[in-house]
Amino acid sequence: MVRYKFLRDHGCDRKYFATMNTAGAVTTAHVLVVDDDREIRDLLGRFLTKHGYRVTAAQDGKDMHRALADWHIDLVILDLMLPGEDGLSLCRDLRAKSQIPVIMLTMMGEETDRIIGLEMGADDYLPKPFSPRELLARMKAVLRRAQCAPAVQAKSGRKVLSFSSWRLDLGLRRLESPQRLIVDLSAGEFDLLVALAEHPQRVLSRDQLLDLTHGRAEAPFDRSIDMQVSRLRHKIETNPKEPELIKTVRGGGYVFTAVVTHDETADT
Amino acid sequence: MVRYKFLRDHGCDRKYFATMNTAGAVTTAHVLVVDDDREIRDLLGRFLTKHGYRVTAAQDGKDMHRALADWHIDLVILDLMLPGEDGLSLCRDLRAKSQIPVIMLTMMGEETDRIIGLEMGADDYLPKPFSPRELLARMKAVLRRAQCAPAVQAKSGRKVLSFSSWRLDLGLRRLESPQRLIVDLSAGEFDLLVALAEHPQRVLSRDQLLDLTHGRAEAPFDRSIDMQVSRLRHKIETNPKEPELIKTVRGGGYVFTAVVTHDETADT
DNA sequence: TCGGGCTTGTGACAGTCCGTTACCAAATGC
DNA sequence: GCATTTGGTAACGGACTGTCACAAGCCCGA
Repeated sequence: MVRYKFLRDHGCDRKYFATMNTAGAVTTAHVLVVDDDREIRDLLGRFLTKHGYRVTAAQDGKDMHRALADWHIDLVILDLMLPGEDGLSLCRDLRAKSQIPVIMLTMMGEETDRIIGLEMGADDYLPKPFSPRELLARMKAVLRRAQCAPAVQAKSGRKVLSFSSWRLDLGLRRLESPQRLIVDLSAGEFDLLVALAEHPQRVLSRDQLLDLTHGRAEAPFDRSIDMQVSRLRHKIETNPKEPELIKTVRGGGYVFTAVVTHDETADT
Repeated sequence: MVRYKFLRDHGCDRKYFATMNTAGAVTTAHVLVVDDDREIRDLLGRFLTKHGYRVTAAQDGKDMHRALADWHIDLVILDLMLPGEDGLSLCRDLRAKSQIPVIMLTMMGEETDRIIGLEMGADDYLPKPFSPRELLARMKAVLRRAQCAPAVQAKSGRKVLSFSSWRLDLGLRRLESPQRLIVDLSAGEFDLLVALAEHPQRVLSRDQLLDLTHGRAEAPFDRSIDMQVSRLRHKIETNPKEPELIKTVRGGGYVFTAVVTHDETADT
C-alpha cells in the first residue's frame, strides 16, 4: 500500500512513504530525488516507494538543501540539468559537505557527461532514459558501498529457512534436523546450503554457486563445488547415493528440490 | 555459420539460428522479436544471429503467444506500436504470466511512452532509431539481471503434472508411475518428459525439443532427441515398440498424447 | 612457535550419461 | 516394386559426475 502526503510548507515538495514490510523495525533507506521535471519526480517517487524506499522530492537546489536539513538522507538522485544552480555544482557542494552518495541523471550517454559527473564526485551516473531496474540495481550497489545497505540486516528477529522439517537458521548459522538435532556443518557447507535453499527448485550452475558462496568465478577443472555438494549430501541426505534434496542436473548444475519457507522467528 | 529456416505453419514467421559458440555447453539466449515491420524483423534477426543469439520473430500478438508456447524464450523485444493488440497490453500480459524480461521499442523518446512502458513492466526500453550496440548492451544487462533474479517460484506449493495416472513432480524432479513407484529418470530424460508434458497434444519438432531441453538449436544429422525419446519410451511405455504416450509424427517430430492436468499440491 | 585437528581444494579413477555413428526397418514417393 | 527418406536403437566413446586420498591452509591451544 502506498500513501501520499503533501507537505504544505514545501510548496511543490511531495513526500512518499513506504509502508513497513513484515518485520516492524526495518530501516529503509531514505532517498532524495532532485529533478525539475515534475513527471519524473512523481514517477520515481511512486516507483521507489513501491520498492520499499522512503522518498522525498525536490525541484531545485534550494529545495534540496532544505530537505537535507530536515531529513536524514541516505542517497541523492540528482538531475544534471537543473534551473538555477546546476546539478554539477550541487553535486560538488554535497560532496564537499557530506558523504551522502549521489547518483546523477544525465541526458543521453555522452561520454563526456559521464566523465564530468564522476569527476564531480557522483558515485554513479545514469543516462536518461534509464530502466527502473537499472536504477534500483545501481542504488543498491551505491548504498551497499556506502555501508548503508537498505534493510534486511537490521531485522530484529532472526531469519530462518524451513524445508521438509529441517530448519536453517541464518542468524545462528545453524542447521537443525527434522529430529531437532543440530547438524554440524562447516562454514563452506553452510554457505552452500544457504545458496541452494535460497533458490529452491532452480538449477544453479557451479559457476553461480561459486559466485554465491565465494564470490568468485569458476576455474577450468574446478571440482570444489562437486566436493562440497558431496560432503553436504552425506550430512543431510537420508541416502547420499540417491539424493532427494540436492539433485544433480547433468551439464547444468544442482537443484534444491524442497519447498522452502522463510520464517522470521520473532526473537532470540 | 547462419542458417535460415522458414516455418511453414507460421506464415511470415522466420527463424534464425545461431551456431554454438566456442564453449560447448553454452546455451545461447533465445530472443523473440515482435514487430509488424518485416524489415525490422529481418534486420534484427540477422544482426542478433550474427552475435550469437537464437532469434524467433513474430509480427503480432497472436504470433508472439504462439512462439512463447512453442519455444523457451529468454527475452522479448517488443515494438510499442503493433496492429491489433497493442504492445503495451502485450507487455502487461507477459508480465502477468511470466517473468520473461522485456525490452520495448518506442518511437523517439516520448516521455509518456517510456513511463507507461516501464509501468507496464518492461525491463528496459529503447527509442527508435537505436544503435545496434546500444541494443546489445541493454540486452546483455537485462539478461544478466534476469539470470540472478530470484525467480520467485510464485506458488509456495509444488508444481505437479499428472497424466493417465502418472505424476511428474517438477520441483522434486521425480516421476511416479501409476503404481506409485518412483521411476529412475536421468536428468536429460526428465527434461525431455517435462518439455513434452508441458505441450500435450502438440507436435514438437526435434528443434523445439532441443530448444526446450538444452536451449540449443538442432545441428544437421542430430539424432540426440531420437535417442533420448527412445530411452524415455523404454522407461515409461508399456510397449516401447508401440508407444502410446509419445507418438512419432513422421517428418514433424513427436507428440505427447496424454491429457495433462496441472496440480499445485499445497505443500510439503 | 609449533603441532594437531579441521576444512577445503586438487588429482585420480571409476561409474554413468548422452551424443554420434552405423545399420536396419518402416514409411513414402514414383 | 524399387529407390529414397525417415525413424529406432545397438554400440561405442567422450564428457560429466561422485568420491577417495591426499595436500595445503587455517585456527587454536600449549
